[in-house]
Amino acid sequence: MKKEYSETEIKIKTAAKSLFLKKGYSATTTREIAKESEINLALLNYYFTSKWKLFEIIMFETLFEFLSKMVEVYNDEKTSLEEKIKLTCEKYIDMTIAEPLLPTFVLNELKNNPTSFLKMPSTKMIMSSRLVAQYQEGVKKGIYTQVEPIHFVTNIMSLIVFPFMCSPILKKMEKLNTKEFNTLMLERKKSIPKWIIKMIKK
Amino acid sequence: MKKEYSETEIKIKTAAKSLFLKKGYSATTTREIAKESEINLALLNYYFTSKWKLFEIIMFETLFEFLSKMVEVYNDEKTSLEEKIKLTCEKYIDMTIAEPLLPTFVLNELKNNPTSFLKMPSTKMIMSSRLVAQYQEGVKKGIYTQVEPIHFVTNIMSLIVFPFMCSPILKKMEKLNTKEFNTLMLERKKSIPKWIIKMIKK
DNA sequence: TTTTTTATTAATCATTTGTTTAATTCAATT
DNA sequence: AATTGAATTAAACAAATGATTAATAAAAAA
Repeated sequence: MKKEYSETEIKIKTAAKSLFLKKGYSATTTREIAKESEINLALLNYYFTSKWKLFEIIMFETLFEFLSKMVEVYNDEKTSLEEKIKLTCEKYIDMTIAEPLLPTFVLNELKNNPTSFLKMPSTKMIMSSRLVAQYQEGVKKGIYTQVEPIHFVTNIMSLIVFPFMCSPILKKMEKLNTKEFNTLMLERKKSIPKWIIKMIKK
Repeated sequence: MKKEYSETEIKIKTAAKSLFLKKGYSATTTREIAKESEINLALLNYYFTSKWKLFEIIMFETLFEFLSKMVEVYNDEKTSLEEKIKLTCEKYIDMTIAEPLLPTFVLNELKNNPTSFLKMPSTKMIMSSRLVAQYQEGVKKGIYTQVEPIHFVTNIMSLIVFPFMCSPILKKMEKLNTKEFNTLMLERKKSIPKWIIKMIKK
């Protein structure tokens, strides 16, 4: 039972999300949000009560959308482990190229406010996913080396996400513009699955 | 020619760094810094002109200190590539356990202000380091697979740093307290070098 | 000691910020 | 057409914030 948002509410949410991603919660003012979404300042509180409430809604929806997409791949019944890894890379690299500010934003706000997001859409779904089960099957069969599943999952995400978070540094180091940087990231769609397989294979 | 700081200046800088790391630049107020460092509010501007100038000094010193330590390992003449990887993991994991908020803080502020840190202590030193040269030698000899050095360097840092940035998520997923989380990270001191070697070996 | 410079303080200023208000416009219902 | 309720607006409020001032205390130089 998703809430239906009016046109105005959507305008506010869209502008707010864009600004929060770019500047973070604290550096974003309600007046900026009002200006960007072309609504009157008072409407923000009229519809969302407070800046913080608005932020919570946006954060929750963003995390939920992301986790849903991820778990979808992780739990696919038809695909093998190696296919899942490949699909994860492809999907998530595309997603991050489309919204490159999101990972740093999320992890930073989560750091600033670790408790307030305990209501976060269940993260347990990852460790109990088919991806993890398939990895553990492989370990039993002696195909893969024995490593804690949490490391396995973390490694995949690390190799995918972290380079995006370092984009200001990487761009400077290699004198890349955004397009060139994205090309570099797209290369990793093919490389990361190979690396991961090599890491876990005996 | 490092600037000599008075006792008061050090008190201000220490408190400011701690608060900036915890809450970020925007969410930290000058009054908080004054209170935490037990100095009068006006002294902040007396010694550092403005909040932003103080921030820039702290940011520069922090980055410089970190990069120096890293390049030190990267350029060691005595060690082999595999030893360098091992030492990097050990050193950097210890450093991050000691100051776990730093990576997210740095990358987030860098995102918010990518241009202002172009004066950043030369990042080129990494790509021209002995570590990278040794990797490329290995590629020529046919020991390692041919991958762009930038990917090689990025992968090492990704596997080391990203898990720390995800600590709020990992802690929740596995129901870990800080001590247990750190144990998990310490495990990676031994694992990551193995994984990296597997990744690059033919 | 006297003078001068430096360090520290409390008080204040001018903006900015999140939020609220009361009035007005707009749309739907009777 | 009249009435009711929701949507929108301009104006204002109270608190917070970065910065400055002018006065005082402490330290250094004369």
